[in-house]
Amino acid sequence: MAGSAFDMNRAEETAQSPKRLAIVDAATKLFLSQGFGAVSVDAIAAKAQVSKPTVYSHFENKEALFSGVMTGVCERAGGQEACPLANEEAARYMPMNELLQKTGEHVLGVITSPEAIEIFRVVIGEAERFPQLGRNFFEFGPASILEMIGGYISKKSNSGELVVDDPAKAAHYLVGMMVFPVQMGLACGARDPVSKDEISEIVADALKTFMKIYAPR
Amino acid sequence: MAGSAFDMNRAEETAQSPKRLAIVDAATKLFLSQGFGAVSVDAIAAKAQVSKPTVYSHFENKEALFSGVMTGVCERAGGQEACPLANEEAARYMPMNELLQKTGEHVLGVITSPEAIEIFRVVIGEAERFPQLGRNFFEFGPASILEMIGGYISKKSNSGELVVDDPAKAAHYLVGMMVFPVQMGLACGARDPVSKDEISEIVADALKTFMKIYAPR
DNA sequence: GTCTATAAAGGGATAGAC
DNA sequence: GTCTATCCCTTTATAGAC
Repeated sequence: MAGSAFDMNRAEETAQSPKRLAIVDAATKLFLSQGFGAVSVDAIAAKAQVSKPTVYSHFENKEALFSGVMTGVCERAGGQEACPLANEEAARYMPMNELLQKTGEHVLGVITSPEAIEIFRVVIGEAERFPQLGRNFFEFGPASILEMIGGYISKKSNSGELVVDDPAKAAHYLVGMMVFPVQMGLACGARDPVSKDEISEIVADALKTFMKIYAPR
Repeated sequence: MAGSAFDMNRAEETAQSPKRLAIVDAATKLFLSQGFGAVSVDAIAAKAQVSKPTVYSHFENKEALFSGVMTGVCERAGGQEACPLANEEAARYMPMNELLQKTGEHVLGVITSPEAIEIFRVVIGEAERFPQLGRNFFEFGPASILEMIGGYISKKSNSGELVVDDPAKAAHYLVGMMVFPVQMGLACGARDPVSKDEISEIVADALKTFMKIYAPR
């Protein structure tokens, strides 16, 4: 019908070709769950309900498809918008301890989510073959988190609420205390997923320790 | 010659078949540098200067070869014997700060070595397909390190040199401060290798912070 | 145990019709 | 852009001689 063709054109305008989206979607799920080598282009085409040449009409080869998919995934995975620290009003008026607690819970929640662990595994596992992907992940992930928290710590040091001579290092200590060894255990499949309650407890403990180091006395 | 046949028999007795060793050696290097999927049995046979059926006469299939190789690598990689804390005399008589510094330098040196990063990448990348490998790595790696340091901290808490209510947590804070984000940066290929001097500095800083938290006042 | 040779399957990628 | 059909190569794994 003419109607459906019209809809298709609309879809292409707003969100590119629907088949391309189906390919990207299928490739994302397969690559994240099995890595680069274990996934065939046949499998991607089948899952996207598309033929193999259609895949190759949108992406030059398997590597390009993988790179494209994973780059997008890394950039979206941070969830920076939802982080309490990203809200300027909150960052100014919420009590420091509460804001750091909420930020820690957000960060740890993102990092320990099953999706993030899948991304972590694939990126680390393929960092040799796709060096740019590893660097990209590091920038959008850990580096970005550290920068955000370091900036806040720096402000609080200037205002006298904390006594810190190296805000970047303080941020890395705080994050290090929170994520180690939980992230490692998850990535190794050596522990069960982390519950909300456990996350709150981990963050509260780390924060208490953090304050022992940096609170003015 | 009869002599060489005799040597071969000797070698088999002391260290199994030399061809098997060549296979394991070649497979180790290839798997660690390229992961499971990117390495073919042909490549392993060629590097070991052996024919493919010889590989299959020693290992049931590629998975078994990979598992065997990686398990051995993980168990040997800890280098527990060389750790200052493993020396009971040193652990008793060396001053605490010096011993923790040396232990930290050893641990961080092992963890950030190119070989360890290779192992880390491969294990994490294949943890989905080889779950036992991931758990094995975690036990022989991070868990073992934490246990060792936690035990020492516990002793020093009993003797009054430290004030610690949860030695395991204190150990994980200390190690977390040391390894994050260095290990992550290396695994992502987002930073250069760590020099001896830098390791000493990282450990010294973390230790200073650790003492701020746990030293008796 | 070790080789040469080969089977059997699956992989990435493309030609050509529509 | 999309499909059917296919090419060609590599891969894992084995048969059979020595």
